[in-house]
Amino acid sequence: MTNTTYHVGIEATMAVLSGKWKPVLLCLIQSGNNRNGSLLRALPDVSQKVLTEQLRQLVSDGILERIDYNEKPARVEYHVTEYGSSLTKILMSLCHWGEQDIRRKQAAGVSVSLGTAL
Amino acid sequence: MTNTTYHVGIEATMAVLSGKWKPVLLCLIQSGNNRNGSLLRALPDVSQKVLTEQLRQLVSDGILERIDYNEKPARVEYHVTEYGSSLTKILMSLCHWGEQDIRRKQAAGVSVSLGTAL
DNA sequence: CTGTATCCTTATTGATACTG
DNA sequence: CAGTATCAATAAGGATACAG
Repeated sequence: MTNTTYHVGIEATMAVLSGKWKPVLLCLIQSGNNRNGSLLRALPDVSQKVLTEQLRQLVSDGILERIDYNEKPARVEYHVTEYGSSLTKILMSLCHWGEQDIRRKQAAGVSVSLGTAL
Repeated sequence: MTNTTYHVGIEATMAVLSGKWKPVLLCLIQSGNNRNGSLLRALPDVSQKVLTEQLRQLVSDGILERIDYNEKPARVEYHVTEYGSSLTKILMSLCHWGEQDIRRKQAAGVSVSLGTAL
């Protein structure tokens, strides 16, 4: 019953992306890194708890789908849904912008760098 | 000296956009709502403190410029810089995506709506 | 009008241990 | 391997009062 009213459309988008790791997760999953363990290894600073939480929220928002192969040992994969890809396409632009911004800041003497997790 | 290392470009972007109100602020300012008071009125839930903080961070990241007309009573305007517009262009896509997502959720029975602050 | 300065509350995230 | 549960830490934001 708690009606959420936004002022501008982007608030709804940011609600879906809210969470420290969601944008990165989407980029990684989009490029084929789609399992719990390998995501944990790619992002050493995310905790198991938060990883699960944010993946589940993306699933419940229709951006990701969770595929459980019912194997032993457990095997689960996350994939971007067709609907989700309408969002991840834009995220790729943001990714590119970020890369340029890093270069810009480096040129300005700021100490930032970009490792390769992709 | 604290070197920041990102894994994926989008982390740098999200660092620039981090803060509950920054994306909305950019949309509003882009469309001509560029003063402290009118932004406060358009977003009744942002506090003066946070508004100032986030505007200043956007200025220091080169996305906005702050123009002080040195009048009395004080008059200050915020404008998107040319560099910033490379980012706000993408934000407009996110804005549009959010509008569609709201409709999608409404169709699914979720109680969300979009007021008009623009 | 446009902000600063404090203090306080809430939201998010992290660490760790344990289960199917 | 994938995930849950619990507790502790931190970050982020809000309320209020005051200043140029």
